[in-house]
Amino acid sequence: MLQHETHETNTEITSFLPQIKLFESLPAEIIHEIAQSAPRSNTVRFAKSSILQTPDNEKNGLFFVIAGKLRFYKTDPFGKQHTVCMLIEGGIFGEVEPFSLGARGSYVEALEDSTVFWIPAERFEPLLRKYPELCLLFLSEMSKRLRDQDELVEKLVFRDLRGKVLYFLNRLSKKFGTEENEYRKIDIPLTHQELADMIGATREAVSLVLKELSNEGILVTGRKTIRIHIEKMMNEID
Amino acid sequence: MLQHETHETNTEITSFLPQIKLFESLPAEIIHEIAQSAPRSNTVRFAKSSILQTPDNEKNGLFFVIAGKLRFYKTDPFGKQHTVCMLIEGGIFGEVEPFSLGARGSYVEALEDSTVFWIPAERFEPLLRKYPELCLLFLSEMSKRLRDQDELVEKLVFRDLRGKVLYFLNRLSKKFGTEENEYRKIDIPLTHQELADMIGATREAVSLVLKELSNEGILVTGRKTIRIHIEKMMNEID
DNA sequence: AAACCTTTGTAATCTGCATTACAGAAGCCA
DNA sequence: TGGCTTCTGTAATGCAGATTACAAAGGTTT
Repeated sequence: MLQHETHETNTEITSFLPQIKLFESLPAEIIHEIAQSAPRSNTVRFAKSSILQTPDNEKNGLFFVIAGKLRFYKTDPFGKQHTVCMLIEGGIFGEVEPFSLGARGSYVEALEDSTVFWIPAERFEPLLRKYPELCLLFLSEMSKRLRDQDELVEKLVFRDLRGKVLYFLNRLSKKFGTEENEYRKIDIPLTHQELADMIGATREAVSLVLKELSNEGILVTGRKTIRIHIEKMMNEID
Repeated sequence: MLQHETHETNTEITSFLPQIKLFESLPAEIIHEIAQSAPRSNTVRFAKSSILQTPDNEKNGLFFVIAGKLRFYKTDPFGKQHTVCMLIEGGIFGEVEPFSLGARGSYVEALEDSTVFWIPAERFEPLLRKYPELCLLFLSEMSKRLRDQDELVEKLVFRDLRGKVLYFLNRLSKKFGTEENEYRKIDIPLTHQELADMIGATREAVSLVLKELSNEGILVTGRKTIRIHIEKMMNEID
């Protein structure tokens, strides 16, 4: 549960930032300036299972996931969890005044040992004003996320449990999947409970659906792992 | 079902744009330039019950609701409707390449005679690059919508039908409500079916919940209208 | 005013998923 | 190696909300 502040040089950061998907197309000049805008000691390590953030302990700033896997979740009045999203290396989250990239009001947990780099909001905001490209970049990112959420809402409203499970597995496999022959493996330790917490269902019901789907050859399930038959999944979705 | 293209002068538009909530804080100079960027004949009227847009007939551009009420909805493979959102005067929707303000992939229906003004995407995009303020404005708007959707997802996942109805009524009353004594009236013709289509439930089940809530004095229901007891609603929400 | 349509009320039946309750399997720690 | 914990499988029971089916009330049209 420990967290260490490490004092790395910002040149390391400069070499890392281009790996952030969102920044791929950004000129080196701007990336450099972003790296400079952070204090030196803003690379933080979190041990597996530690909590990076709680709803009433949020820093304003932009967070870059350098390594590891993070899970964002909320709880209802009686402690039931809802997993909102997950991020791996290259992901971004946080709050910078004009906008908010998810995270707001949720717990953030490290699913494995993780490293996060962050820039305080006050330092980042001026850059947004200075570089319109940066602003447009975030605009398109927000837009993508909004569309994702819209789609999610639609599925939650229309689909039965089987449909929701299929939708989530497909979504996860796109974000975190690696191909293996005709299968696509989800590269996140995914328990049935975990899946249920995303969907808003019970573990038992999800287990049942998973068994049904694997009987049909759409999935191959193992302890904490799910492999999706690409072909067959295609026929099930939409 | 008719729609008329009317040739109004753009000076009218200039006087209207400041009424768009999002543009309140925008300097007159920029507003003027936005108005100029539209062709003259881009004010369009739609009769009640007409369809402005379908999923496979979408114009790229920014749309301003000058008058009337619009409903956005999607359909599932078997025609069941899901009302995604509603807009009244002062609202914005549309697609401009770096970003998308909702609407994508849905039908848009005029709930009453409505007037819409629009700017083609190609004309608007340059303005985004020219004025960073404009860009930041949309960034914050997107952010607000994203937060809204996040909250919606949470309610859809956690709450039972009663909870969802309460959440939607409260939400609607905030957006479209006017106060009357200790009540707040929802200024949209809202049938039980309409509500059910937003929530993803059946009309019958929603009717039942509404009756229950009005027995408890939380609501006063009438044909197509709902009044919310402000005090009592507060105790029910969160 | 008659005929029609839209909205609402209500009730019986059915069903998908929650709830509850264990047991076995796999990984982890002493 | 044995005991603990986490993950998965399965089955009985209960219930919220879907489905189906009418009827009545209010609006609209002719």
